[in-house]
Amino acid sequence: MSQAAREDRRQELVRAAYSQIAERGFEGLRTREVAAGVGVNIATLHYYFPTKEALIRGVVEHAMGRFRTTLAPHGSPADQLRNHLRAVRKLLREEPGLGLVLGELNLRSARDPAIAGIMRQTYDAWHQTLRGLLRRAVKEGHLPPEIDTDEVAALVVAALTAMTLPTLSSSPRTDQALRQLERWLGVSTPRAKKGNGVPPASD
Amino acid sequence: MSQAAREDRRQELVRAAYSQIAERGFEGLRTREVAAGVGVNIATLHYYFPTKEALIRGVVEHAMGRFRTTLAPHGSPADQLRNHLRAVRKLLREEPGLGLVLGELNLRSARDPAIAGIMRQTYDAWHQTLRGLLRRAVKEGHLPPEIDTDEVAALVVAALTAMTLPTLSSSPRTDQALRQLERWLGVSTPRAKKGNGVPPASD
DNA sequence: CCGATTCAATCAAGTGTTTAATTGACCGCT
DNA sequence: AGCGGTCAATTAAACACTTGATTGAATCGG
Repeated sequence: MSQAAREDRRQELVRAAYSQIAERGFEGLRTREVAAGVGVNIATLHYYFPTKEALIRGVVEHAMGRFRTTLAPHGSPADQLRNHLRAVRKLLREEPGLGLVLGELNLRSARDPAIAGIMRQTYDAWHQTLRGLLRRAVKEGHLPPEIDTDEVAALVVAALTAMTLPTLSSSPRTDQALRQLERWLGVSTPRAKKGNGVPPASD
Repeated sequence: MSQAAREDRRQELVRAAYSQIAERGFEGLRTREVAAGVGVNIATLHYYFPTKEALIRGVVEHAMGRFRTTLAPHGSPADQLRNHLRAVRKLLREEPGLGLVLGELNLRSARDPAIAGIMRQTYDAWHQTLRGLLRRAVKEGHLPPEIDTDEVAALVVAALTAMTLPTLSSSPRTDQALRQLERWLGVSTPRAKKGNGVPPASD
């Protein structure tokens, strides 16, 4: 049990640090506050995480893990695409702190190779999963074979990532952007459909 | 001259602070370093900017001003759209620090109403300019009339904003995403064209 | 000489991290 | 059962250093 209890406490500390970052940003992350949030002494925190950096690495993994549920392998590729878009949107709306933490991590990755590695890895996996879905959608005839699945996947990742930024996520515009994306991908719910995109070769 | 010299010095300090944020983030912005970067004493900085916050506000305006050149009112709406997409991309590639600073400001806006106001205002103006361009493109028959210009504008803003994040901007994927956007908008350079997107009403 | 600028020195309030000590459960030994 | 010993877990107290901000004297152009 000591092993499990140890892991529990680590989780407690990580979650407290996560909340701190969501509330006050990296700028405002104080080890003392994290310890106080769990109700332990500051030295206890350093007993589990030798440095502040180690604690942050714990937060990175925790935050990334929150996205594991957004890709459910049910239904057709088109269904999976639509469900993924909506699951991410829902997750970010229900847990606004997640977007903030992700944004902070994203920025820090410019200066911290360790975090950059984790982020890069996560984004790569995401991109490839999307590309796989798109390819299968093409194979099933749901998307025209001329599209570059790599580029479309990149656009989807970019649009969803932009949702994590506070200025955009708090505005109804993000929903609009994703709705438009659904239309161009041909996965929007029929009754909500309005225009389907650009006709091929208009000039 | 005293008036102009005074403004010069303020600019020097703001630019130094801007560089600091780009290099070390908000987290690592130190007034001493800013002063040292210009070669003046810390008290001199406080003479021009009473508080650190005042200095940051200066940085916000400076950063936002960098985007004023990306919307040139020449050519057809389609030309302007294409040129805008490419100008933003070019600006962010040539000046990587700008993306970082923008990202930092974006995050800070979640906690700082003053910055949030400026950002919101800037994004709104941007969105509306894009929507205007799209509407004129529709009027000229370059885009089909069924598209929701508001939603497309939102998607463009989201995609370009995502470019400011380090993890994405450093990857060739961002270029891919924007290329795909150009195709769907029907403004991509002909010889670079590959697939044009989703045919209308594929089901 | 005078007001605008600049500076060295200093301050109070934190900052992450470490140290030395305490607690209590668990162990083999008598 | 009683006893010392070990060990993980926790703590109060400080350490060494940094931070934004202030001050009073010095400097310089007009």
